[in-house]
Amino acid sequence: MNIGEVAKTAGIPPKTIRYYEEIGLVRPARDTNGYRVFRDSDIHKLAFLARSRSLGFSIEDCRTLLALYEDQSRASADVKKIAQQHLSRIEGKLAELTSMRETLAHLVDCCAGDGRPDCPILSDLAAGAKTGS
Amino acid sequence: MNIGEVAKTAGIPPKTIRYYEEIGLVRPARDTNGYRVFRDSDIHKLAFLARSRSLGFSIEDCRTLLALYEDQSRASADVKKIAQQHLSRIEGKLAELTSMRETLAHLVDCCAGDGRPDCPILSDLAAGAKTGS
DNA sequence: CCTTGACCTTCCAGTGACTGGAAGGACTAT
DNA sequence: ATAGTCCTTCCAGTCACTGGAAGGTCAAGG
Repeated sequence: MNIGEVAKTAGIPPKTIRYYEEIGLVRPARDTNGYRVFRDSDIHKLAFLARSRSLGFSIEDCRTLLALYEDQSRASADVKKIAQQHLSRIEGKLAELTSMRETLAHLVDCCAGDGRPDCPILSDLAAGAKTGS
Repeated sequence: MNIGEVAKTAGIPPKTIRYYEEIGLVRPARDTNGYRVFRDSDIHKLAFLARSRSLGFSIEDCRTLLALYEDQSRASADVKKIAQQHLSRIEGKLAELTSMRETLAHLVDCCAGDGRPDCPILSDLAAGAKTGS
């Protein structure tokens, strides 16, 4: 399979696939004309990467997960640890974003949004985090 | 005030303050020795930026908000619009992260996390998004 | 007066994970 | 032969910093 078809199959843009090759996540063979040739195992890897990335794992996490996936003598504890750490990061981000949303929703709610210059949003930004929630 | 003291006051690293100057967010004066000299208005601006950034506004949003803040004839509607758009982006991210968390929490829960190689997390990543929630 | 150390300056490079575009070769269909 | 689509490589840009090198400045102590 050529890169274009793989891109459609795996749901990853050709550019991204080339980038994954550049950083050593996949190693497709080459045809005599220089075109990349993707075998089933490559396509499988790319699907694995697509799914991992969609769950928010970093590229380095993906690299490790892929290595564990291919290591028949892995310990599931190693996989679980990575997933748990990632889950913690996500929960941290969620907490941060939730706090932002609360503050912003409150501010947006308080703002008349008309032609007058008075604006509680700007007042908050200028005053600091006094009326946070 | 020199940059170091300003950094402590505004809670922004000196490097970041220099970067803000480079992209035109602040324009501190200069002493004869070449050192930046920050006046109250500069420090006020930096505090405004720190607060805006902490609410997740992009630098370009911050630039616009700062301009509105300094424009006495602004319409609060313009400010509100930016805040609302930002709120929408945050809600989008929250939805995405919440979905990731659900999937990951489920997978982590299903994984024994012991010395055996069998791992539902890897199975999910390899199989695609079948057992999402 | 000299040194030490903390501060300041500029400039360059790297981060993460792509993404866009240019320049040029290869393949397919007409 | 030609048009159009695919492929290749390489370089640059994104966002908001952050780290580090090389060197100037300042205040305190000997």
